[in-house]
Amino acid sequence: MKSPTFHPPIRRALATAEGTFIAEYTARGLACLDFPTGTAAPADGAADFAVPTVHEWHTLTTRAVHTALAGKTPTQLPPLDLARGTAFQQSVWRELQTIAAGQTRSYGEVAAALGRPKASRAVGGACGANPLPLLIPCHRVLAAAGGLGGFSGGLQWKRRLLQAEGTLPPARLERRLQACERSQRSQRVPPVRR
DNA sequence: AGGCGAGTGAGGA
DNA sequence: TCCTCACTCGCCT
Repeated sequence: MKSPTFHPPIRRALATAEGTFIAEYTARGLACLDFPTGTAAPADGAADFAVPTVHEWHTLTTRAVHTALAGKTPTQLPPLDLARGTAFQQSVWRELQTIAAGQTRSYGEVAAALGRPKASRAVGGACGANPLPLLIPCHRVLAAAGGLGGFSGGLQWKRRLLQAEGTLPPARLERRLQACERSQRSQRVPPVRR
């Protein structure tokens, strides 16, 4: 079902204290939410006003993002366009939305909840494909071994979001994360492993 | 206790 | 069909 046959997605900037997010809307609803990148945000701002619905959706999205950044669960969301995901990914994303703020689960637990106890890695893949971080709380999924796992928007975002929710990142996790970040930084060019 | 490797499920080229 | 991946678990050192 990849035949939009509609206008190209409408991109709009979403300013927060943490930076400017980019929200992308299709005829179905909010389809994508990008973290602030630091680089110039290529959001178009004028043409979209031709679609009043998008304006309403964007208002809801803006409110939801601010709520999420404050560590709370948004009470109201715009319609979400997740049609671009596969069936498995969508089931993962739906499962993620059931995780309350302040709670965390492991990739394995999410996989088990879907009836695929061994699909933890696949869950990670689905999280990585999550087009709506923050609203679909993939940051609440941690590795079972006591790690943070990964985060498409950058691990610093994952940590920040978890802290905002009061989800204690145990000292051990914190140390692990820092070591991880350090090694990632020093290993710009990863050696041939495996 | 920590490191390493194999197994595993799904998506993309 | 093969390769990659935001994982896990168990064995080895």
